[in-house]
Amino acid sequence: MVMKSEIQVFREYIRGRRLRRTPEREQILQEIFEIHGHFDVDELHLRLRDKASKVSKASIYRALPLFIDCGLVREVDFSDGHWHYEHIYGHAHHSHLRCLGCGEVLEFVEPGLGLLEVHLAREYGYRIKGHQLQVHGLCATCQEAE
Amino acid sequence: MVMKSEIQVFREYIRGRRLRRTPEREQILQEIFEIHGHFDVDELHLRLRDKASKVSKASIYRALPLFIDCGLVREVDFSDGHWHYEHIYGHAHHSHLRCLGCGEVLEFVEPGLGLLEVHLAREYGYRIKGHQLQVHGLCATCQEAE
DNA sequence: AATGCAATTGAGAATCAATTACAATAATAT
DNA sequence: ATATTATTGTAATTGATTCTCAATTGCATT
Repeated sequence: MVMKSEIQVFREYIRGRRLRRTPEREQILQEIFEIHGHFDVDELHLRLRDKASKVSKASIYRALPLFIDCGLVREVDFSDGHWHYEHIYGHAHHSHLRCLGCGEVLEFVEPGLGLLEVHLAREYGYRIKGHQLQVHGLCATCQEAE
Repeated sequence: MVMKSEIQVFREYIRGRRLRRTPEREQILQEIFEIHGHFDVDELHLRLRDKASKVSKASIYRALPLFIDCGLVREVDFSDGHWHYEHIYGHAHHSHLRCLGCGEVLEFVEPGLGLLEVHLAREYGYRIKGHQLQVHGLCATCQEAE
């Protein structure tokens, strides 16, 4: 079975909620899925600018919660004062290892967390929606530079 | 062997860096250790107000990085637009399970993460400083209310 | 105890990401 | 086609955090 494209997922979401399909939203979504890795609003806005798209930042801010709500995008916390995002559709859920010195971000998969979610659900009666794990430290280079 | 009090830890930190011991910083620190659970800057400021302390928000913002730096306090991310904190001295490192509906926050300990840190250090050559794990979902009550 | 230096403070201004009001536009249903 | 109403861009606003600056104060040294 072939996976639905992210645009398809989004259109179904839109239709199911009496929202409207607009070129702006689809441009934003498409751009997000062309970005390899993480991004923030500014970056995304600039990339769209470069492609002659006139989408405003406000529209980006307004579209992101929709993408998040339909499971295409995820907020990522790098503890640097503003939000970062990444597309997650079709990706294994992963965590981030970030260097406090240079800001490098590595991704890794920790399979044990799925089981943890099951345990938590059982123990506390929660319906788990997801999790975020960030590990931070110093990369080899930044250790030397100390 | 008796554990040093948080004030002692802080004083040593201060002395070691040629910083100054001030009543404001110690009031803030004391208040933080009287708070059971998480807090944000506003809350902390109000609590100090109530005790006739005139510490300003600016000083709180300036003191928090010091407490974090000497391992007494930790930032907690609830993804709600501003920072939360908690004191951690003498506490087992724990993670948070947060209800997206009512905001309830439960704490739990996941021992597997210590091992994970060791693996990451070995695999990527990082010196790990710490991690943050948040799990989110709906508590039993909020599931019904849906 | 008095002095000098530099760290620290409070108040308010500045910054910056994110949200919102508003008038114009455009997507869907009829 | 038309009416309805969601969505847009612009600019103003909000709210958390940081910064500036003059006044204060901790601490080392007389």
